[in-house]
Amino acid sequence: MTAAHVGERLLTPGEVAALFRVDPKTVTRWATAGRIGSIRTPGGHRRFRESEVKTLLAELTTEATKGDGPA
Amino acid sequence: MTAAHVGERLLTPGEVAALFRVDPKTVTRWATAGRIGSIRTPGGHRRFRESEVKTLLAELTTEATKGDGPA
DNA sequence: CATTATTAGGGTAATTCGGGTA
DNA sequence: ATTGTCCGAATTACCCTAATAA
Repeated sequence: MTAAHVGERLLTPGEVAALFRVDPKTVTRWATAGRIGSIRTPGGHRRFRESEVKTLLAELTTEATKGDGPA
Repeated sequence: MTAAHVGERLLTPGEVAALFRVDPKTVTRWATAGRIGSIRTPGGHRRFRESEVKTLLAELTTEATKGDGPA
C-alpha cells in the first residue's frame, strides 16, 4: 500500500477549515501548495485525511520556538 | 478465460461512497457520467469493482511529501 | 411470505472549484 | 507571502416515494 490507506477517515474542505478557523479557500491553497495531502473525488472536489489534519493541528499547538520553520 | 474480472469483488454504492466520503447518490452520478465503471444487478441496482475503486482512490491521491527526504 | 436496510429516481439547497483581486 | 472575498460554473448533499436486496 503506497498511496492512500483505504479506510482512512476523510474530511471535507469545510470541515478542515472549521478546525483551523480559516476559510475553505485557504485549505484549498494549502493543498495546492503541497502543505497538506489531499484526495480528489472523480468530480474534482478535495477530501483530506483526518489523521494528517490532526497532526497538523497538533503541530500548531506545539508552536515550537525552534528553527523548524521553512528554510 | 475471456472474462477478465470473473470473481472480482463488488462494492455497493454505499461502500464506495464511504471510501470517498461522499453521498451514495454522488457515486451513482459518477456511474451515470461514465466516470466509474458499474455493473447492474437484474433489479437495476449498481455494483462497483473494488479494484477499480481502489485504483481510482490511488490515482486521485496526492501524498503530502511529508518526510520525503531521507534524513 | 414478512421485515429491515439500501438504492433508484427526480428536484432543490449548499458546498466547492477556479481565477482574479484587495 | 498568506489570507479573505467576489464571481460564475460545476459538483455534491439532502428532501421525498417506490422498488430492490438480503
